[in-house]
Amino acid sequence: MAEKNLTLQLDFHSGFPIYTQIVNQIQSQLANGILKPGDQLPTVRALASELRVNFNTVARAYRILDEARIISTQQGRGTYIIEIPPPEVTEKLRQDSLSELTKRYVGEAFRLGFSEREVSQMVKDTLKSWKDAKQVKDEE
Amino acid sequence: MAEKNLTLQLDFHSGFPIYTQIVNQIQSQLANGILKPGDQLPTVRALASELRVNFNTVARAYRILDEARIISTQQGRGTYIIEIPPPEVTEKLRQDSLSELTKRYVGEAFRLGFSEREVSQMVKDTLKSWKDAKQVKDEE
DNA sequence: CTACAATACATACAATGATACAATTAGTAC
DNA sequence: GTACTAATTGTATCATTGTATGTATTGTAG
Repeated sequence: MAEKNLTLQLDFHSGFPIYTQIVNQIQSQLANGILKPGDQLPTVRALASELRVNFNTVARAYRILDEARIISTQQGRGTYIIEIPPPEVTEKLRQDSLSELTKRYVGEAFRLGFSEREVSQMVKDTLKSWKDAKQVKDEE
Repeated sequence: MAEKNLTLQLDFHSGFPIYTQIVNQIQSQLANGILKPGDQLPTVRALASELRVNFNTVARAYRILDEARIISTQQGRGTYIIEIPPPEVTEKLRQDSLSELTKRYVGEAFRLGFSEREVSQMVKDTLKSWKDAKQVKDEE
């Protein structure tokens, strides 16, 4: 499961952007079981070389897939199909997962000796600064 | 003497560099007494093996901590928590560690698609129920 | 034609990994 | 104890991988 050859077929005259074609075909191959969770995708440069396009174009496709939680790109390491492909989770499962995540966080914070007040305040501050940071670079 | 197992939790798709996560978590554990002055940290290779990362990544984290006068790295000997931690930075370390922990939590929650409101509410609820319920479970 | 947006590319950068090296320690033979 | 060798530890350097930012090209509306 080292390296998938990822035979993609690009059509340069179809009118569809290359990065879109890459995105769609990877999604398709995942849906059809050609790609499986945990599989490592070619590096942006390797795939770009094979497809005869600029590696930034591949990187753009990977970035879209990453934001869609389909793959996980890790600088300096590589790109992988995400382990737990996000299925259609129900709202209950959604809440449960947040609850679990929060319990782990609060438990860890208390284990480290922080007070309820400290935790509460830090969450508030972090949420605020996170939102501020997002507003700067978000344009969607 | 004191050989710490150093249970660190890395998140490879959090967006935060691995070496930064290592730095922050060691700071955190020192600030909260899990690590103590004089303690020997795992070798760069041992910790790297446990975390499934390259040992240079651990070395980079150690180097940063060394430059911050938090640990002492000695070629051929090992790395140790510095004997006399500057007291004026203790509280800062504590705050930094909570900040880092919180950032990881919030980042993960957002990555899973939860809103600021949901996160805020869940933290509030979790803190409340935590206080209400006596912890029956022992320390882990 | 001009203006604008989208796309693809070029370049510099940051994070991680691989490899060879230097310093120290621990044995081991004498 | 000394001298030698091997193992262990951190260090230095470069390669590999993805990221960030700017630029050129293309298509299209006005």
